[in-house]
Amino acid sequence: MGDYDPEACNTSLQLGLGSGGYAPRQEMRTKDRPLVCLDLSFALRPKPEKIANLDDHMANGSSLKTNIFYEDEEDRRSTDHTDSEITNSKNGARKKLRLTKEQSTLLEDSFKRHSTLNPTQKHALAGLLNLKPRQVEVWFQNRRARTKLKQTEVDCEFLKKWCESLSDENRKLKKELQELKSLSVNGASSPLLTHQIPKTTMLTMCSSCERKAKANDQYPNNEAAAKN
DNA sequence: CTCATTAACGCAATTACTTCA
DNA sequence: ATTGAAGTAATTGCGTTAATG
Repeated sequence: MGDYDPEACNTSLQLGLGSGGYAPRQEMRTKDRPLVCLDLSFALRPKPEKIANLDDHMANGSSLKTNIFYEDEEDRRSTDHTDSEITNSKNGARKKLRLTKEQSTLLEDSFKRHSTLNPTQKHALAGLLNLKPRQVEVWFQNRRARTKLKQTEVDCEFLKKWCESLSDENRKLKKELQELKSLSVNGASSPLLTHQIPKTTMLTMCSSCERKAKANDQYPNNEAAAKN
């Protein structure tokens, strides 16, 4: 911290042409990997029509690389803010960046297409937004967490309703059972019995079970043998 | 081949800052 | 002007995976 960070002052998005396809993660570890670089300077606050093409560029990740070929733990853990941050640092208190509407929109747009970023996409997006790659990474992490939380809430609501309907069904079935029991006590041969049993409580069987049941009706003594 | 080490990453939990009612 | 709640950027710690020696 406190050291000069060239990335923090980076005002252009530099795209490099690397050999071979994109290999996530592991390729980034080869810190001294030589790559042919092609610098493409973007405006700090690109106009929307330029932003719209970001994904086309990022989609071609196979031949597209930023000029930052590695991202070590120091880069990941530190947050040297760019000019987009609030600069009211007092006694080392943590500062909190507020993303502009444009930044948020682009991040959201990118998230809709892919909820995780490969390093190429991350750096490209960071360059475009004038943010640090780490900040983009953090944003995506938090965004995934928010999505997950929302989904959990939706799932929870669904399960709640399901549970309620099952409880309701269970209550009905218990009530029916109670009625059937009371009827059988009063005389099982009562015609009411068959009439009062709702269709839903009638047993339905698959064809194989039905055959077995019929066989048992015909040859009750075979039941034990059938089990073996 | 196996093992230890390392780097990079994702996630959960948490902190801390900002905004707004 | 103050305050508490909500939203969210940032941090921390841990687990996983793959490369490397």
